[in-house]
Amino acid sequence: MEQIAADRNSAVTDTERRAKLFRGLADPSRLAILDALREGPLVVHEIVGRTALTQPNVSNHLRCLFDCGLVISRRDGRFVRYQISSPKIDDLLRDAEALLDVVAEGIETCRNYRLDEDDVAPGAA
Amino acid sequence: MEQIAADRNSAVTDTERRAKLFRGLADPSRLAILDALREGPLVVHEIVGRTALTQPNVSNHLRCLFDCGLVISRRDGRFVRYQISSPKIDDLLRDAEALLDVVAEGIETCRNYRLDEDDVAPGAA
DNA sequence: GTTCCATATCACTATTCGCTGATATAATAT
DNA sequence: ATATTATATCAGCGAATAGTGATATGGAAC
Repeated sequence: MEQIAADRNSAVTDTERRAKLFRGLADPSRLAILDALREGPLVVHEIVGRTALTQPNVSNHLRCLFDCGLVISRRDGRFVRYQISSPKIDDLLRDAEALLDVVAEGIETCRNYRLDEDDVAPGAA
Repeated sequence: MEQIAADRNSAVTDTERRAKLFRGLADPSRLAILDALREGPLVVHEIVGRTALTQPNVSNHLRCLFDCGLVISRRDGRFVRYQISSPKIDDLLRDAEALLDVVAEGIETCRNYRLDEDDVAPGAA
């Protein structure tokens, strides 16, 4: 982005922080992982099984979620058990669902960024 | 992403829709625009003035937000007045702020995607 | 010790997204 | 009609990111 003006000191504005928080939730893989964890703590291979993502991919995203403070982890023998870090995350996800009830079709309409991989229907000229 | 398993029919899972909703909020420019609109309806050039973004950039993002159903618009003479489409958006943004109070430092830590443009300090090998 | 299982790390690549600049459209005023 | 202001559209570029595969690390069992 260009710049949000002012705040040349704190280097990171509140707006940027919030945007980055949303970015943590804006990936289908990460969101699937968080959804799985909403029902309770899980070890990595359990998450892999429930999301159909590859193991390195899950680990990569878990690292991201962990760094962001959205999940916490604890070693349990050979396993590492992850869980949601705060109930506020659940609140946020619930709010998102409520909002989605209102704007669902719109979301699919938006062509600015893609949701699936279908461009224009072939032959729809 | 790879695939979330099942749901081969609806083509678009709920998880994907939610991820896309968050994506709408995950850009600092779009978030700045929404923040400006939280205080009341504004016409485009007012948004431009408050965000220090260029006019085409603002229009592009407004189109995205509009398609997503996050804002609505009404022509007013030569102007087009935009406003937040639902109070639920404000709820969501508030929840995000509350969550950020808890995970703020973490968010800045996460290196998976960047917030500002400082990589590694040059010469920190 | 060695082997096996669980998880993490990392470089690489393809794809995607945001910004810009030029330009088109729309509405009003002169 | 022409000029002027307000907004929208679009192509192209540069940068950032998600997924993969190979591999490293950690811990338990034998």
